[in-house]
Amino acid sequence: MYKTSVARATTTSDPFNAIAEPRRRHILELLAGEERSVGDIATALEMEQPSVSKHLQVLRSVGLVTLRHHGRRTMYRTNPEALRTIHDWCGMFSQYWRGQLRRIKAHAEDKR
Amino acid sequence: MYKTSVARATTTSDPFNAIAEPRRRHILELLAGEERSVGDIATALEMEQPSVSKHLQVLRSVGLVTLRHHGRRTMYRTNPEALRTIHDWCGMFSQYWRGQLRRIKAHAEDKR
DNA sequence: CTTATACATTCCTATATGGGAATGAGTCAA
DNA sequence: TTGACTCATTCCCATATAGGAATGTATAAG
Repeated sequence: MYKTSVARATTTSDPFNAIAEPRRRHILELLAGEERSVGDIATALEMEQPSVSKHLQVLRSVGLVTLRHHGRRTMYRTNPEALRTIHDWCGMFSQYWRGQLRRIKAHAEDKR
Repeated sequence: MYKTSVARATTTSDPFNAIAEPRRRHILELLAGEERSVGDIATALEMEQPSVSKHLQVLRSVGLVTLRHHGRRTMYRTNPEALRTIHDWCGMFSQYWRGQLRRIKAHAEDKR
């Protein structure tokens, strides 16, 4: 007999989770600095349109992309500011990897 | 009638997915610059030991942490170098957010 | 008004996986 | 050897979610 479990936490409201999906990273890469329509993205990445729309919704819900309606088309662009959250978080560790590089370098020089 | 689906791709072999889980980020934060045992982590973060072990396995599988056996204990430490992958990926967009800041600043100055 | 275009949304299925509980495995002390 | 510790692993369940198919909705064109 097993008791109830809680399963994993809801995460689609967190940029870290949003970029965990490779497809979504591809979309962001494609959109980097260039506004594009949904159909454009689908064609460029060889994905089904509904799939693209759904990924864009996830990205939008965490603020990673913004949209603009233009006639029948919906133009998306990245909101790179939202990526700073993640960039800065990783940056927390940069002091350590820099320290590591120093140690590696020092070690290499000791051997000479 | 619905055809077979493929579900989401396996991701636990990708640092982006590894840090998508809040608990795993907490572990990494705790380990930042400080080696710790599994029990230590569990106590500090108020998690069950098996849960910590499993998260550590995920982090280890993508190279985000390394371990060292010391008697009965297993000491873990971060491998911050692995975070550079993510940091660099976000960095791809930094030119855009810097551009955005310039635009915002310019716009603010125009209004004065 | 009718039709085509461009997206968004919904329904369904299959899969990945986090947590809980129990158990296995290795190490140290007496 | 026995028992206590420290982790890792396994089994199970419940949930989140990606993809496929079909459908809904809004806009533009004829």
